[in-house]
Amino acid sequence: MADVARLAGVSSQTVSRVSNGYEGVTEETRRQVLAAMEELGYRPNSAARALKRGEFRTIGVITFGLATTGNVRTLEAIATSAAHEGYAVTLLPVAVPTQNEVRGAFSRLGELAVDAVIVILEVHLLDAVTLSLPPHVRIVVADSDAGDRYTVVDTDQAGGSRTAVRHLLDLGHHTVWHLAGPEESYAAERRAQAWRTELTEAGRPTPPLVRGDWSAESGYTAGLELARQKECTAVFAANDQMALGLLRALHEQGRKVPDDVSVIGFDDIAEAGSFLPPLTTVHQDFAEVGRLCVEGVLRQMRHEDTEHGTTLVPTRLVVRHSTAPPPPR
Amino acid sequence: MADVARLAGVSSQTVSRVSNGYEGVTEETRRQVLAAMEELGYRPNSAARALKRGEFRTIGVITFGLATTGNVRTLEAIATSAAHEGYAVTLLPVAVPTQNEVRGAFSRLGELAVDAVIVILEVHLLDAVTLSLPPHVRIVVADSDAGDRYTVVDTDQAGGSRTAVRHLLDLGHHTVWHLAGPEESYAAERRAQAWRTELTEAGRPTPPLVRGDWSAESGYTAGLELARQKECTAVFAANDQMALGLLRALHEQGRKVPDDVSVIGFDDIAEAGSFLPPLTTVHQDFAEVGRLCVEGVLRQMRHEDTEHGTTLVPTRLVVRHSTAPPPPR
DNA sequence: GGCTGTTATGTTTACGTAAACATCTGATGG
DNA sequence: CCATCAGATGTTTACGTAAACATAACAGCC
Repeated sequence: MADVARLAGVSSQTVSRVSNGYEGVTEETRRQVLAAMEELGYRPNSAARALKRGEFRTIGVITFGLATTGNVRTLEAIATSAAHEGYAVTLLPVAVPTQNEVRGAFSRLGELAVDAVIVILEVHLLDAVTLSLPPHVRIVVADSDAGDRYTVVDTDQAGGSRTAVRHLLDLGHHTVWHLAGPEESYAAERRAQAWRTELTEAGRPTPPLVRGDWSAESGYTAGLELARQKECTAVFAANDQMALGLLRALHEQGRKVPDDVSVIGFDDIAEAGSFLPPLTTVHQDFAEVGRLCVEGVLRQMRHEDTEHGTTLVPTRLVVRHSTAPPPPR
Repeated sequence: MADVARLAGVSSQTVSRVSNGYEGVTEETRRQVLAAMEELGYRPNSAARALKRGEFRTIGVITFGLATTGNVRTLEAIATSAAHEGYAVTLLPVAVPTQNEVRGAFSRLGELAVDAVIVILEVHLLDAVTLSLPPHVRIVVADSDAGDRYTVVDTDQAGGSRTAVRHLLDLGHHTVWHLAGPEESYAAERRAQAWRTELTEAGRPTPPLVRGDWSAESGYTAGLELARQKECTAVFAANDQMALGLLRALHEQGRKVPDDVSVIGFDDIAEAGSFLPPLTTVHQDFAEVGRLCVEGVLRQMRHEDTEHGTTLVPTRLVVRHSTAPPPPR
């Protein structure tokens, strides 16, 4: 900066002013400074800036792996929104989703060049961790509950699930089976609970719940079991990957979709329209979730809003060809 | 830091020594300092550290979206490897893959708190951009060519493709059709070229090339066309998503896989084993690519190696149930 | 016992920037 | 024609850390 100042024949403070787009600089001076910057290839040093300003203009994202579509899509939206606001995004992968690992990530966080954190993680993992957080770091949690302790942004899991179940009931199915995600997952639990509620309110029996682990493979295993239940004509899978495995199992067992069994998924991943048959599913607006997460941390950083609470992003039913009325009995 | 020093009754320099695990500190003193840190909730300020040390311990990753499995898996591996080496990863998403956008990302890079950059991007987008790079920033390019200008880590596209084609020829198919990725993609071009080479070397005719854009939807469209070619008994799709669309199109047109037509993919995404039928495909070791990228930038930063060059990560053929001998004529 | 060398700790300084304050220039108005 | 003021620019300083250098304490040796 001093070199630039010397070359432009001004003080370093003026260089700083130009570099930050400050107003009180003559057009003439500005031009000279910019020319000097160009000639010397000057780049502001972000470490010094961060030190001086007390902020890094960076948001950290803590997440357990990038294996699930939802996390990735949300992350992508966060990165885009953050870039739009002039913030960078730093990734903090947690290898194994245990409390210890999460605690580790959080304590590293203290030393990390980050102004705020977005956590895409089941919140029960956060329970014992909060205390070790540096107090100035703002947090928004995606995909979780605990709106009382944190600012939470989430897809409307319940609404989406109930829409899915209602869609199948409206087609004439007597009841709907559920292929749930893993117990540890809050999203999975919410979807299962909403499925149960919707059936109960409609006065329908609740079949035993079948569990998977989000993977297509687990959907296949569960599907082999479901195919044996002859009275099962409709299945609500808690995500599209498991629905894919389910479709394969049903096909192998000679149960036609949607003629014999209707299948509905959740997420609306890019490939869902290319399944055999194209999958009816609940569309999640991950981009909106990501955007709201960024908005949330920024608002907290500007102290506009210190109140916690949960924001729900609505879902949308996408009807393709994997659902149909039940076969005549 | 001064507060900690005061409380522990030492100088701030000693606090710094403890904080950095320096050796020449009495066990007694160290304990006191650690206790003081704990009591005051001291966290080292990473901006000041970066300013002093002249490095950020952060690697930037420039990528065009997180839509493709390959990018995501590579990114994940990069993040994990980097964390393992004590480095953080900052994401620099490029919204639209034009040279201007990429140039923008690179110039922002100069101001970004980043010691090195890994570019997961078609390199032809980099052509006009290099000059604007701050000279001290180290670069590794994944998924590209240009080993002469950069250090490149890539999957062995050619080897994988030739294995795929040979597998189909070995099964007895007279020739193999190719469903290619978009022209702009270097990986797509390499795969197409290897397909052509392998056929030529085997003395087989080269059917016209069919193009998609990596998406399942484009695979479906292309599949409808391929289904019309009655002499087509084997297709090598340049990625698994397109293979998925292709499977759907063939199914809809009454062409059985693998009895009438064999299909092979590329990538081995997690869901490939759950397609109908389970997809034979070329497995890419994204984790290894990510690891080598990190290793590459770190080596450059330690000045152990200033030479450019390309490292190829081998692939592996995963045979499932979408390939079989051709039907009797 | 004084000299040398080693180890533990303290003091000074600089990293690059921008806020706060100081100064200078020229214009306006009485 | 000078006082006043606004706008442009310069000077000083501090952000938190760690390298470089300085000092103190103490052991070993002739």
